[in-house]
This record gives sequence, structure tokens and C-alpha cells, in this order.
Amino acid sequence: MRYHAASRDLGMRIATWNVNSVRARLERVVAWLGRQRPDVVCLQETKVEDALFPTEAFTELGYRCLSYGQKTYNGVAILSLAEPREVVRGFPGEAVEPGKRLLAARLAGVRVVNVYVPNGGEVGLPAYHAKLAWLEALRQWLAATADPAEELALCGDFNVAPEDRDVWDPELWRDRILFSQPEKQALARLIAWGLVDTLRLHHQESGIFTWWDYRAGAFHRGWGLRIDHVFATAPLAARCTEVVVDRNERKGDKPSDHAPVIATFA
DNA sequence: ATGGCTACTCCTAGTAGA
Repeated sequence: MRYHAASRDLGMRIATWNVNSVRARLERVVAWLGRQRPDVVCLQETKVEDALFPTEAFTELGYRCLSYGQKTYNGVAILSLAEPREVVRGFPGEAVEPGKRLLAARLAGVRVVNVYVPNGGEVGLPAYHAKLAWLEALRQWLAATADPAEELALCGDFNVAPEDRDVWDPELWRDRILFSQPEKQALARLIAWGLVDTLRLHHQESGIFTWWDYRAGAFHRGWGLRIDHVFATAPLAARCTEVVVDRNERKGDKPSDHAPVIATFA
């Protein structure tokens, strides 16, 4: 328990953000870090090989950088004010989907697992079945390498909206990619290992979204989905005092199509 | 919202995202 004392005493804010290219988004991410200064930031869709990751822009702000990326597609990174320990790059799920999609580290006593779950394309396609297999592989890997009794955050872009209240038009989206029953069940099985949806600890209403299509003015029409999540084990969730979606980051010049989610732990 | 953006690539067209 003393091992976790630092994070408990100081508190911790953990953010997750699918930036849709860290280099295309660099100015916005740097400005946002300057304003928000979360302790930990999990990035997805960095779309850059590790050697080309813009580390200096973040170290200037005091962040350590971990990158697990590849050219063009996928890629995850963790920015942290604390020194990362026990870094894990990738997991056996890459056997069913070879993209760079999982990066984990222990940060100030909290184990943080950053994931970019495969999109799946369309229901029924091979990519869809790979997505379901990937989620099952993630569940098995968590069960084998972690303990629900430890402080662990599983965050990222899950490409699954858990419930009707997480979708702007659930009847339109019913049984479609991101909202099909098998995807929701795969996510539910993962959560059943021992996780809490931290946003729902504090907010019950419908209409809280983290992604809006670039096309057709979807953001301004409120056509969004909640597919980015901060899940926490019970001991960490017990310290969660607030979770917010920073919708401002979906506005303005050259936004990502996802907004950041920020969870605060006392 | 049957794709009406955006970002990427040995780049000016095709692919993927969600």
C-alpha cells in the first residue's frame, strides 16, 4: 500500500485522446497540455513510427514520452509527468490484428493501459471478427497479467458505444459497427473482469459523446457517439472524483474527430 | 450519414477511419 502512497497523496488526472495523427495535431495537443496539464495522457492513432514521434515538443512541457507506433495507421503513446515504469508494448492480440494498439506502464503507482481497439470496418467483415477476437484477447491478457484489486486504468478508443444513451440515434445505429450486440457484449465481458466506467460514476444523462464524424456537420448537429473511455479497477474508481469530455477540442481549427476525456482521481 | 471530411502515402488517387 505504501507503494501507492505518492499517487494517492498527490492526486492524478488521466486523459485519453484519439488525436488522429499526433503530428497533424501537434499544435493543438501542445496548447491543450499547457492549459490542462493532466498527469497522464493516453494518445491513440498517432500514425507515426517511434523514431519520428515529436518527443521534444512534449519534453519541453515536462512530459516523458512513450511511443508504440507505426507509419500511417494506428499507433499509441503515453505522455506522463511521472517516470514510467514496467513499460509494455503490444500484447498477444497482435496475432489477430497486427497493428500497434496497446501500450502500458506504471505511472506514480497506477498501472495505465492505453488501447486503440480495431475499428472493425462493417459488421460481418473479417475486420469485424478480428475486432471481436482482439477484445477477447485483451480480456485474457488483462486476466493473466493484472489483478482487479490493484489500481489500474484501462483507457483509450474502444470503438464501441456501450449503451443506447451513448449514441445520438440508437435506432439508426442499432446492429451497426460500433454499436452491434457482439461488440457491446465483448466490451461488457472485458469490464466484467473488474472494471468501472468512470464517466458513469458521475454522469447518467444521454448525449455525452467523444466522437463526431467530420462529415455533414455532425458535431454541430449533435450526431456523436461515446466510444472513448476511462475504465478503472474498483480501488482506483473509488478515488475518481470527476470525469469530463473536453468538447472544446472538437471545435475550431483542424480538430481531431475525437474529443479528450479527462478523469480526476483524488 | 449510403459518406457529404481528414490524414496518410515512394503522393495529385486510393485507403482507412468510425
